[in-house]
Amino acid sequence: MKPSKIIEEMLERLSEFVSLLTPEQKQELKSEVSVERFKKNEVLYREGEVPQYLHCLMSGKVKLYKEGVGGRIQIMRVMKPVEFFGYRAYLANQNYVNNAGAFENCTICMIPIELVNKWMEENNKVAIYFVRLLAVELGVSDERTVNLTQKHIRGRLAEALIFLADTYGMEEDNATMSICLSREDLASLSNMTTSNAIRTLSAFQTEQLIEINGRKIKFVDIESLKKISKIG
Amino acid sequence: MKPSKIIEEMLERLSEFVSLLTPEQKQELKSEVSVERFKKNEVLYREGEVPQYLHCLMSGKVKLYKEGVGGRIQIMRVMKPVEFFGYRAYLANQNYVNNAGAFENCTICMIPIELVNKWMEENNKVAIYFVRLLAVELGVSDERTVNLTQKHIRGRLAEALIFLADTYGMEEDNATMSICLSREDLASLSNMTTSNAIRTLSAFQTEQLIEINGRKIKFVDIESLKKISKIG
DNA sequence: GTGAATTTATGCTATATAACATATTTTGGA
DNA sequence: TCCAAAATATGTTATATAGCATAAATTCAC
Repeated sequence: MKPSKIIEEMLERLSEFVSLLTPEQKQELKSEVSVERFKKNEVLYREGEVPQYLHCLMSGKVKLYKEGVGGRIQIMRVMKPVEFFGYRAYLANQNYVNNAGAFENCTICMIPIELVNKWMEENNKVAIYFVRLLAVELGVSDERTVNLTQKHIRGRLAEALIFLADTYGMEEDNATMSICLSREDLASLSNMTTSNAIRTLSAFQTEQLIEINGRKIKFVDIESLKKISKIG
Repeated sequence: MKPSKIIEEMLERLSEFVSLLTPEQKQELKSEVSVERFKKNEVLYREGEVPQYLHCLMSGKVKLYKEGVGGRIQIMRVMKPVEFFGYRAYLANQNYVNNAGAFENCTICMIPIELVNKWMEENNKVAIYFVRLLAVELGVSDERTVNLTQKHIRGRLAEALIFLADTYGMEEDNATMSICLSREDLASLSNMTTSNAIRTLSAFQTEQLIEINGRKIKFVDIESLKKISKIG
């Protein structure tokens, strides 16, 4: 798709945000935003780098992840279209503390991040928008901490599957997840080793909770999965 | 101390925030703020409740905690004077998702939380202040997630001790932590069972990293502790 | 001050999960 | 199309940590 077309789509699908901007700010957004494409598995930014852009994911799927003890990867968040990301560090006056990578080819609108500061100073609706965004994110993050630390492997994996289904939706059959992750990514999301992700996934299949076909995962008994996810 | 004296102190020690307020807003703050005292171990608010106040801790120590799987408690954050807390839920239009409790007797300035919204709408400096606060908190929370999930028990406990020392400081000897926690609280902070907190603390003492005297903990070899904390 | 309740200490056992090994399947590039 | 590399599958072993039991020490209420 042509960049101009994508920018148009952004303005439309982000109307909740764009409508807060003044006419001048809207004009600035239009003239300063650029469109970039990233290939599957490409890194968008790395921990330690200076944040430059407010990213707006237009198509594709993105993961934000940390490299923890011994380089072990923990996926912190996953992004879907149309969502902002990559703004926290700048708003906290920090360099990035996460890495961002593409699960699949994706298209991203890049908005120079200083504009956000400028807009917040000119227009408190914009500032309040980010207050809400961050406040919600913080709640999610805290919730995630407890889930990852307290639930057992089966609970964590079941939760990850349900979360991915909620986030990215299903295929036409309304049962097969539309996102296909490697077992390794699934493990990084659920805080376990790849072996255990593979093993537990097999167990779920044996128990007729899911059907596996390569990386395609189909829900068979979603209620039981939810129960497993809740109990831990 | 008299409430009026405490409010005066708040205005002073929170000058970074108060200086952002307009004269009218400052007046509103003064006339609407109230002072409450809580006893050691008292609960300030609970998960599920509607947020009513922006809390500003003036004296004492406070924990924010969640009850996770099977009621198991995870301490998410600890507050020290003079810090705001209890605002996230309101800013996200949610009820509280955490509980707040007093480690020790404490004095808290309670500011009706709708004022925050009013001030943010009137004055974008206030909104930007909370943007920064939330952005920093979110970074801390993500970091904490990885530390709690990836580090081993010794690493988590060492980290908790160092964190508490950094937060609440030392006694006059410059080596004894000024906060005294039960082993249970220490465990809830470090995501482990009470037995393991006790055991690991004993091990640290045996290894001459700390000295234990009841709930008093004195650092003997803080460098080694930092190393343990880092390696995990 | 005394007894009951709580907290701390320590040992032993059970269990969840990581780590390792090896085989099989799938994928991607030349 | 074929080969090498990567991903998946599965079994076995090692280990970190939870769980339980019991005793000692401390705290608290009366």
